[in-house]
Amino acid sequence: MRNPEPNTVGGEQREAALDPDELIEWFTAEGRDLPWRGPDVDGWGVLVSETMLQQTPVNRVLPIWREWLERWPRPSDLAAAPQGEVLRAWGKLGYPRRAVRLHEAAGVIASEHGDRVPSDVDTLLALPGVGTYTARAVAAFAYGERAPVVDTNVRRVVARAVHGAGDAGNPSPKRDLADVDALLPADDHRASGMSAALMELGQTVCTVRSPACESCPLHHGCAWRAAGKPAYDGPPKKVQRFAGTDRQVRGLLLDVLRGSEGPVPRASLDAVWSEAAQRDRALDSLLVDGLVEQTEDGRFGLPGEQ
DNA sequence: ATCCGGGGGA
DNA sequence: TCCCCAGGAT
Repeated sequence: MRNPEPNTVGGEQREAALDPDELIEWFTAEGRDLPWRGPDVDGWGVLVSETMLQQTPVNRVLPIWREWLERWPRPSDLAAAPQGEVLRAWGKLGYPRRAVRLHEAAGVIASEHGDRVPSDVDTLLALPGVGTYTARAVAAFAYGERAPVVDTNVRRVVARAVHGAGDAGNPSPKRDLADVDALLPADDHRASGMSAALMELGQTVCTVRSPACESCPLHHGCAWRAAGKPAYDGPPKKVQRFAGTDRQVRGLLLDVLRGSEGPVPRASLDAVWSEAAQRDRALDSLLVDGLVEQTEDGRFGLPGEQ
């Protein structure tokens, strides 16, 4: 039941309404067989995967996710682990505050939710480290609920296929949610399937640099393609520098502590960055964030390690 | 609006 | 080099 001319009405451009079944069918056939999509993965496995995947490519998450789920199969298992062990197991995934927050969330889930990850979006949002995206991703992917899941990929797919734009502009959570909500079918099962399909499409086909339109299940249902694939014309995207920033220094300091058996003297940290002022600032911020602790004799280590 | 890791592809 | 990557908290 498709509109024969989905993108035009009376010769004028119109917004495309994506066909859920077309997307779901494509996802069923072509979606990657990622481990956190397995039938025996529960809400905990999904929450761990979604947290690790924040700003982090799939290939780097895969081995760490497997290790975590084997080692800490339930929230209470992670909650019982020392912070330092959690940070070591996080390795170099980046943004280690995610690990601290996930550790905290595991404690809340264990003590207040019967060791079961909640399925309700508002309850999920109350957990540390769980925001607009992750709450809905867990509800949709772990529990099959209808929830608009909007990540950078979905924003791009919708901007192109629905609005005919080259890419999405700056994020606007309320508008983005309403935008995607309007695309989802009414029933939970198909809505969650469409959410998964939209993300997969953006990751594997409708990519930033080289979209594979010839492999796209939407073919004639894409407003961007119909409009001749116009270039992105929105506001310039922010580019965050990394080299020379406090983030780099924090990473170097933490890497020393991950690689040591226990706390290290100040000199071991001083060796990784020559500029003292920035080094001190980075170390202070790590202490504030609870990623590093100082022992009574003045050495530094991961939290919970004497 | 900024900060928060780290790696890999073009 | 530049830019991107399943974002969240402040």
